[in-house]
Amino acid sequence: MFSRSTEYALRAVVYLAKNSSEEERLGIKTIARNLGFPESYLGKVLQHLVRKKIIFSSKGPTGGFYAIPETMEISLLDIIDANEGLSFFKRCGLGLVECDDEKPCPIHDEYHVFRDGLYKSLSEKKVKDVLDDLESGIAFISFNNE
Amino acid sequence: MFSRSTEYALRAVVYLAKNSSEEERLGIKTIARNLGFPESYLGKVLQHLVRKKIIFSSKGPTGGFYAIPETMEISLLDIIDANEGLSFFKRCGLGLVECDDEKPCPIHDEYHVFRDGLYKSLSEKKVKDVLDDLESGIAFISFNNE
DNA sequence: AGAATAAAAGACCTTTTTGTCTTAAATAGA
DNA sequence: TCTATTTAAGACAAAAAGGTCTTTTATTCT
Repeated sequence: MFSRSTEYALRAVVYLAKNSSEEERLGIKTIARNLGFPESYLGKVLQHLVRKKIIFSSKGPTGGFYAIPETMEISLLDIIDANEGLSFFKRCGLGLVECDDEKPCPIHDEYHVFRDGLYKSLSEKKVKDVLDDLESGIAFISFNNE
Repeated sequence: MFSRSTEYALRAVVYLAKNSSEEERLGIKTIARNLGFPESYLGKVLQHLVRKKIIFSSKGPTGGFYAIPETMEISLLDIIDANEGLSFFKRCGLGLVECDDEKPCPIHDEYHVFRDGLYKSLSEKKVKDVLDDLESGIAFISFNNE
């Protein structure tokens, strides 16, 4: 549904929110190894997130990527938006250009329920909520180091 | 959400169900022109649907593609399945490999509700239902010749 | 049988996405 | 200041999806 880049971004942000801070930065090697993602490609994805100010980075020894307290307030939808935009949530389910409430396609209503419901869930679910869920054992994301 | 091939297939099947029969076959040129799809590529998509027995074809003069009465009973999900399989309806919303009811990802429940709802809608919506909706003006799909 | 016509099949090209590699820029610490 | 280290940037390569073109095969009609 979402691009691979977006999946990498979602998991990396959660990982950084959980395991990093401005004082404890994580190098790309560590992150890539623990998440099982290709190192260079993940680097690009993280650079992009830095430009969007969703995470931060610093160069040189002791440098690395890190999350800040504000990162906790970012929603999963924000992360998706930063990577591939929100066109998924605007497009017709059948790919029709001419499809709106006036001239709905044959699956318009059903699709809207799916798409808008997902949109709402993703916009309400913040990074901190995800961490809470992981912490309390309600949800799971497997990292290689656990 | 679905691949372009699948979108072409969905619209082409509906078009054929509406405008063709074993006696009134439509050539690929006509279909591609009226739907605004690239001719050769649509040809491949239709060939694939023929192999899956969702539509039919015959060669030579007077030949072409056509739907039969049974085509009306095909669901939109069947058409999607014939083109790209149903992995969309099985995959985790975040792309996690380890995600099931035992070890749900952070958006597992919300995602399931919407995805399964869409699955149900698509599996219940048959080609004939789509034609009924178009006929009665409840839904719209614009073809170039209308 | 021969010619015309239409789908079938497959080689081939283009674009997008994903992934790799090399070089440059920044920074900490000796 | 020099070196080591780490991200930034961008060229480049590989794979997948989308799209085109040519040849083959089947069929109709004369």
